[in-house]
Amino acid sequence: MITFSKQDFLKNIYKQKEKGNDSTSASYLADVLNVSNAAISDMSKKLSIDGLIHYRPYKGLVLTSQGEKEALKVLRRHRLWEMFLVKTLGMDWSEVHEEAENLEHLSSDQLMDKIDAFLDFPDFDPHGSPIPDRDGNMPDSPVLILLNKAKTGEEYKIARVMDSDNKIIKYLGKAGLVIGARIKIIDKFDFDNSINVLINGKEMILSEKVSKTIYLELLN
Amino acid sequence: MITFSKQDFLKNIYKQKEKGNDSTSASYLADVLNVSNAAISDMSKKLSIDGLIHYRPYKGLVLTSQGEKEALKVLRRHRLWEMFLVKTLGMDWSEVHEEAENLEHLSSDQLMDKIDAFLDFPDFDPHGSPIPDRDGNMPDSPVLILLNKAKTGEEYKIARVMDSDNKIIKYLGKAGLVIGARIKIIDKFDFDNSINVLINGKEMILSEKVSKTIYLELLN
DNA sequence: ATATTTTTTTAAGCTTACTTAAATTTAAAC
DNA sequence: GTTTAAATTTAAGTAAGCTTAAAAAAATAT
Ligand SMILES: [Mn+2]
Ligand SMILES: [Mn+2]
Ligand SMILES: [Mn+2]
Ligand SMILES: [Mn+2]
Repeated sequence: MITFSKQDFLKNIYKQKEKGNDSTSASYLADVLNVSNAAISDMSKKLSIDGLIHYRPYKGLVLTSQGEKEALKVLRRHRLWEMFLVKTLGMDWSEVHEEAENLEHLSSDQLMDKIDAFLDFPDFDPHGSPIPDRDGNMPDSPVLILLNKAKTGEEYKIARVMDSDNKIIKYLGKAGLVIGARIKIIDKFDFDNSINVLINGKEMILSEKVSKTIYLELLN
Repeated sequence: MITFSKQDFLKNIYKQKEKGNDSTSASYLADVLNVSNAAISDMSKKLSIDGLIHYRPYKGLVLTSQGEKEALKVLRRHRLWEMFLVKTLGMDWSEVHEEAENLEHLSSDQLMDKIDAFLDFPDFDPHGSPIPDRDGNMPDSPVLILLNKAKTGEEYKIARVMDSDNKIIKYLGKAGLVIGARIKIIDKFDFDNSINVLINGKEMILSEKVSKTIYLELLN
């Protein structure tokens, strides 16, 4: 088995790719993994030797196909655990990420397959992120856009919220900004990039920070 | 959080105590933890400094009350996970020990309390081992004796099987030697310490090795 | 084009959890 | 009560995953 550190390393490169960044910078990884840049350099060499990433000094980090396979396995475990914790044990969607961050590292494939079946093979986790199947295939998903970039007057459905501070996720839940909720863009303010939206018939202002964690699907 | 290695170390001292051994030898621990004796010496010093064990060189290892508290927490997690894997996910009782051996190390107290409640607060795990409650209190359990030391002619109920090779656990299951099964001692053979028993109306011979993994409760 | 800033790597060192080999202590055998 | 054997500790060393500080490369600004 690949170590926890390596799993988290590969996973975060994949998540960057999922977000549209073909390669990941060392400093970004240092930041999300909470380690020094030197540690990233170090680990990059090791993972390169393991054949899990393509590494050219001073260039961004890219997964090999084997590295991507590993990353997808970690992501599958993470997202299935989150779904299980919310659906079966009734934990709040703001609490499960941290727990899954640990559980993702050492549950067997057989266990995950059992949980997958128990949950009736969900396509998305409680935050709207796609769950790879046991072969590493992602479910089809609609095109999403950041709330940040949504158009005034249009109506959308909340499709996904990004991993972030669980205080933000908790705040979203309380504000009714949950997966599937309808949201209409009323106005956008240039001066601070905040957005005025309509949720459940209620108007509210969302800060730039908040609007950057929400992904939408256009209705109609 | 205490490291995996330390958790396993403390847990195994506790399990020895549970078995009636007031103190645990270094060589025994080296054996069950699959590390060298030198590693045990090393770790003993560290745990002593941590205040988790009483350590006098060349003497057996004994948990401090804080060490016992830690051990009970690990055991609670281990046994609740086993119960969950069997009862909820339908895994075989011979498969769950290994999985629990990992899961026991990093699931939060809140998560374990949720699982405990979901399972309706079980007192014993699938192998008949007692599950400590969230305060570290063990459930009341009847006096048990090793099948090895059971009396000819008496009838018993299988109450617990010890952690051991999962091939043995699998074998026990197939032979009907499950928790709660009635068993009658027909004959004991001195020459190889095997035992002739009656299970589900079927006679069978159990080897010494097998009979040493089974604990019984006397009926009537 | 050069200077400055930012990013990344290299170098040296630390802690944890191990290892093997040698020394020591304790227990057992005669 | 010696001698011998077994258990345990000490000593020296390794790999993983980090750290800080210094050096080098790449990007940005003037
Ligand atoms: Mn998550
Ligand atoms: Mn993680
Ligand atoms: Mn077990
Ligand atoms: Mn364990």
